[in-house]
Amino acid sequence: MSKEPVGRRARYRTETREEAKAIALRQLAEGGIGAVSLNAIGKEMGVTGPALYRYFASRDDLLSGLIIDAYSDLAAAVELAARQGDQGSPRECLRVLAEATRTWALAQPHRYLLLYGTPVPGYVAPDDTVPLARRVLAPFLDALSALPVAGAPTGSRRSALETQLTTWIQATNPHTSGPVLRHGLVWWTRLHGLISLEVEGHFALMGFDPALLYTTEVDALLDDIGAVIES
Amino acid sequence: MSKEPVGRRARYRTETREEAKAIALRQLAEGGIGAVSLNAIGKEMGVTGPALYRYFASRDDLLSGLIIDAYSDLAAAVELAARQGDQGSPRECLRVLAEATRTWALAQPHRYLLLYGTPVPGYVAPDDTVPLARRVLAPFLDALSALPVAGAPTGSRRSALETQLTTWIQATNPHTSGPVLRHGLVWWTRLHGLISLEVEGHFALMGFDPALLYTTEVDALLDDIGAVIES
DNA sequence: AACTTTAGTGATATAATATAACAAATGTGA
DNA sequence: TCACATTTGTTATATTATATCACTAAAGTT
Repeated sequence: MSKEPVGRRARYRTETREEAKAIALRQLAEGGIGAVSLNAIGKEMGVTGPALYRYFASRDDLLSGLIIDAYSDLAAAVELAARQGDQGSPRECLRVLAEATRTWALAQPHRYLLLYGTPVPGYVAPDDTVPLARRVLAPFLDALSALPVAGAPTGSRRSALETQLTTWIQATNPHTSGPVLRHGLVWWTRLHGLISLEVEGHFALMGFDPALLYTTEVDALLDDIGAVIES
Repeated sequence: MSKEPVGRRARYRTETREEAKAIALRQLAEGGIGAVSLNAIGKEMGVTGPALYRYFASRDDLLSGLIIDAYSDLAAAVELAARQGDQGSPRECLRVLAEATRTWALAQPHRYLLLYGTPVPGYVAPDDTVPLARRVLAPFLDALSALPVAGAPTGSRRSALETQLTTWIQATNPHTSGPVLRHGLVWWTRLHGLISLEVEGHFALMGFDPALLYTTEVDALLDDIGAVIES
């Protein structure tokens, strides 16, 4: 049929890379990041351990692949939620975004922790992850932009922070305002606090429904925006 | 002098345990949790690796020791801050508590992550840690109890959550009210969200002062309490 | 002085990352 | 088709880790 721009060899190459990453993902889900082992992956693929070093420069390289995939996957999930939530009001959209984030994290806790948990010792994230991290946050910023949050910030600290954010964002993304970015930051940190503690099991044996705490905090976040408009 | 209730041997035993933990703590600070190695500790102590298995049943046992110590240390730091902040108003005390928590975490990031970060694969926390985790939160609950936050909760979700917390807390600590516990939870999750992201380096290259974001969020937390009183 | 407990050693099993040397399969040009 | 180069795999090896075991030496006890 059509002449393939990428040779068969290159395709096999990416295929085995994907297969290895899929197994690594299962190991991650079953035993945490420490259970991800090139040797074990090789054994499962019917191949010796060192053979995989043709496909991954090191174990960290493999982890980088997992991280990039997880970022892309989470970003896709959030973007999908944004498209679905766009039907309703911006506030409703934010609710949907927050829910989608928690749902994704609970469905695959280890992957969430791979992104936002304790960094792997000695591991340095490649530069590719920066735009991906931005992609996850972007739908939140878009929804916040659709709200009248830009008006008169209250509190000197709040405005000082927004000034810092404004001067920084102008270099990379001038179409995002400081106040919106500040709200995005707050959403990120609060949701992450809730999700990470839940995913790590710190809410276990505490006799309350984490989902209820989550939605209550989302309410509070939406209230915060409301308070700003009123002032 | 006085006959020692605990024999000299037992003292030596705890001493070497402490020495090993001290080295482990340094390894933790230098290279993260993966750098903590019984063999390396033994080498540094002038002893072979297996010798340390007389003092620690396993590597996880050593980590448990580190975790318990870290909890105690953090609890002590928070309690000290509470004693100092008790001079001022409860609101000022909460500010001091929040500041002390962040300061402690930034001074020893790896220890904070040891407590609240990604759980070590295969590691299960011993039961000793539950009361210690409570001890860290207790000063916050005390300061919140001194505020008039118990009055009429607004929002159905909020009150439903407080009902859950009330019925749960009555079994273990009946002198803490549901509303206070809810506020304590919120303080915990929000501060943890900020501290963990900062400690993990997610705020790097983002052109703002994390301390400013932190204090701004503390302001918001105090405002939340105010909003409840007004209603 | 005899006995028991404790603390250390070296040897060993197992498994991990990673490199190097070498062999085989695969694809490409003349 | 055949020679060559590339890619992919192997085995062997270095290094390091956790952990167990058998054995020895030391310290404390009766």
